[in-house]
Amino acid sequence: MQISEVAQKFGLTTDTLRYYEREGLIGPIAKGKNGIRNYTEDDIKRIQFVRCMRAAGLEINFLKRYIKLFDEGDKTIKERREILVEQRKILKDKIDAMQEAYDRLNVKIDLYDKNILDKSLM
Amino acid sequence: MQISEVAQKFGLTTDTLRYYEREGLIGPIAKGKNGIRNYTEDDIKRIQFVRCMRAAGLEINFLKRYIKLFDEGDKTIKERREILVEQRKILKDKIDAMQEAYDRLNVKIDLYDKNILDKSLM
DNA sequence: TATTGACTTAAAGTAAACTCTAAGTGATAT
DNA sequence: ATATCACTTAGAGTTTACTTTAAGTCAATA
Repeated sequence: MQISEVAQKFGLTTDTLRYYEREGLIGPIAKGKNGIRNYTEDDIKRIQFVRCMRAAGLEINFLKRYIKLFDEGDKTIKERREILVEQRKILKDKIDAMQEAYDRLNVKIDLYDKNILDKSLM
Repeated sequence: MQISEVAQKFGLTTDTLRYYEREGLIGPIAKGKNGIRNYTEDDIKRIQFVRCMRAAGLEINFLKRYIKLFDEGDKTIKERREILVEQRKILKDKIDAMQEAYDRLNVKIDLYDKNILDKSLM
């Protein structure tokens, strides 16, 4: 699969895909003799994982660290589990904060709908 | 209330509070004759609102726009409602993406706990 | 053959949201 | 009185995650 197809598939730009590769989040992607990247099914799976985590706001640096540990093999299993748990906590807290704001927006929109706005911003 | 107390109360720095004020998200905060800011209860409420929205990832620019419309009075009610609905949608999509990543992390951590990791990253 | 389009690289540029620096004022504690 | 501390300003610097630019290669089509 060529870079533009992959980009389209995930709603990324080709620039972003090359950037992820430069940063070591994916690949290195094998290239044909013309120097053009050819993405394998495994590459695609990796991108999907990275996309899911990035869409959730996990940092590039975390992903780099995790992937590096992964490549170091079984001796890093314990550490990998720990950083996953740490990220899960961060994610949970963010979801909670967003849920709170979401609820608050709902209440506010409701006030707009019922024409019972007060003078305060919120 | 002085700036450092307010900063402490919300877990912000004084720089951030002054930055928010510069950007028009809060205040202008009244100052004593020594030039020092004195935050009122209304100021605090506004900061709480901004904090909640920022913690959820809503952009400074959106908040600026909303607050500007608010200050323009009743004639902007319709537009204000619209942008709230728009932000609620954005927030909902983000929560969903984060929930997906959260679930995925849970599954992965479970595999680590059960010692049934495979070779794939995820 | 010429141009079009997709690809390549390294490196500079951008946007958002702070964060820090430098230089200064004024009240209070030693 | 002198030092310390909290505050003030304008403006420069930082971080993260891309995004754009410049310069070029290669294959296919008009």
